[in-house]
Amino acid sequence: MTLGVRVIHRAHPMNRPQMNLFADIRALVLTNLAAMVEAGQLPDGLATDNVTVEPPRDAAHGDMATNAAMVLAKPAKMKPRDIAEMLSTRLAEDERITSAEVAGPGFLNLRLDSSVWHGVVAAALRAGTDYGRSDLGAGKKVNVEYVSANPTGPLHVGHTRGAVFGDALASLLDFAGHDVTREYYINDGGAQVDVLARSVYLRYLEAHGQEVAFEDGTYPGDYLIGVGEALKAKVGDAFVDKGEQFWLAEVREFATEAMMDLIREDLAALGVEMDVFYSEKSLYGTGRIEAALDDLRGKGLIYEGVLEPPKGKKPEDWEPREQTLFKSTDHGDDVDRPVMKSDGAWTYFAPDIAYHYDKVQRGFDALIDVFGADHGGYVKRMKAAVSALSEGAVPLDIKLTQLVKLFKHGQEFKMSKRAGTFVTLRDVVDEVGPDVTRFMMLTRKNDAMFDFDLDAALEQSKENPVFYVQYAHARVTSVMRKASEAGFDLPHERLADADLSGLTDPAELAVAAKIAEWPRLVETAARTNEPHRIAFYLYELAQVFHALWNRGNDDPTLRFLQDSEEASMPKIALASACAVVIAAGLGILGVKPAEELR
RNA sequence: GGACCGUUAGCUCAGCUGGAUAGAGCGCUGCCCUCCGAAGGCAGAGGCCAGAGGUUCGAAUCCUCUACGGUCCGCCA
Repeated sequence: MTLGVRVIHRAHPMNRPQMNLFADIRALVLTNLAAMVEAGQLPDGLATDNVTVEPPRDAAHGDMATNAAMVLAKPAKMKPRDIAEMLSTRLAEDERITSAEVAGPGFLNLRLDSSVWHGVVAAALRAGTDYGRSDLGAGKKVNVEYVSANPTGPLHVGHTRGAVFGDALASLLDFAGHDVTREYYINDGGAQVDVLARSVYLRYLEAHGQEVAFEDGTYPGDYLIGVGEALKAKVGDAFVDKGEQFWLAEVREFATEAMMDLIREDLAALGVEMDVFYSEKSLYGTGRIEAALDDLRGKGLIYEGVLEPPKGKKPEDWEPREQTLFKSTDHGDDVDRPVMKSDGAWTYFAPDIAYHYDKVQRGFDALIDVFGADHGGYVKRMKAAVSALSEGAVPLDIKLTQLVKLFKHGQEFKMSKRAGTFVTLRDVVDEVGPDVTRFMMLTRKNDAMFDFDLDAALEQSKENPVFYVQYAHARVTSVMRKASEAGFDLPHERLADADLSGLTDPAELAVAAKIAEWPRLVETAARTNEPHRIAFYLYELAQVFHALWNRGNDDPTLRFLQDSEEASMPKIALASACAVVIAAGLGILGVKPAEELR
């Protein structure tokens, strides 16, 4: 920003920036409740946490509704409608509120002066794509771990959903004021990377002209052919016909690196960028697993014991064995979990504990793990571990992403890891592009199964939510282009300061009201860790926008572009504010807003 | 045997952590372009929120049980 005297606009009193209208009105309600206590109309010491101010489901109920009277009735030992009446006369005195009616069991329905909506539009334009940013997470460091696929091959569709979900969640939390770290845990310490190494070794022999057979327990996928050749280029024939002890460690290293390069490329194709790649291997032989377990041991949570066999399962090869166990039942788990096998090696759970111990020690205030649904069985033990390690101070939320089924031409794409054929992230992105992939993946709750129809995702119609939202944005761009061609000069700053009193039609105010919901929606989405809410909101915003647009067909005064610059200004301000919110929302989802559609 | 997730219109899905007459898209019926992109919009029909109990002023939402579908259950990651 340049130095100098800034012109301070003496804004219209109603045009002051309102970053969250619902929060403002809720504050107003609380103030008046306090005044009622002061005046002896309400008893002192009532909890107001549950008082909400929200958009009513039915537009006929006004612009906002508060449940204050109903929430307070019981503790105040008063009738809800009596409280509502008193509150209503007070609220009606505020200049922003044109009416406050008691309705139903004790709701208070508020109607707002249209200048309030004008203020919302101005605020959105002033803040630009920062409109709706929240300080909800101010001062909170959050770690979001997602994807974390084994480095044994390219990412497949299931990973794609986790990648999109985790990435959008991270952006959402960032938008809500958190200090976010995006993290990927590389499972490079277990037996599966040995399998990878052996598989690459076979491809390596193949590159040397040998006939090889891929037995069970090896990865037969084509994607390792190049790695085998690369290995040959690097070491020549040094490993040919040698025992594992000569090559396993080196090939494992080489192959893991190659797979991580592959995965990083896959993520880049989707537009996902991690802050941290954390290696499981780095936990071994460095005392870090031991340190984490010592911490638990110090809390009396590690013991030697024998687990009961799981009931209902055939205990054919079950033998009672003494193992080192973590007393996870003390922290909400159903059974205690082994951290060391009977042969003295760590279970997979041990490095997981150490990894989360490390996250806790890095000072995060909250942890989020995004797992595939097939890892649902580990939720309780991981939560137990973090609870124990942090002594309950660091919450761990684990979001499971359900299965994705891909359809094309009405047929399901099947995947089979055994045969080495599976639908990869790359297949999907190549087919429909990263933007469509990302948006579509967020049109379902994370814990609901998702049938992804690739044909529908490319369709240019209302059926396709990506298109529908992009279309709204493109229409605004089109208006701006036309305005510019007409010689109008309407930058956001000018629009924000414009007299918006010309916006009076219900269709126009509906768009403004939707825009007013944005900051509130961001907060609920962030609080619940549910980025899909953003996608659904954008669809709704596009909906009211398209409705207004079409009203312009019948009623020329509702068109965005009017004859004069002055007359166009409030209309275009509204359209621009709408575009700003769409751009901000798409930004969170990692989707580029479209300037035009073809 | 147990744990976790799901079950809402004919189909695909939302439902803002307990609020009013439960919403959207597709499909179905009827309308709207001499007009900023109709790639859109408006209106209508369509529901025992899987079922049964419970909690309270109030339940699709919270608790218990049941049914169906999915994922998983010590020495595999």
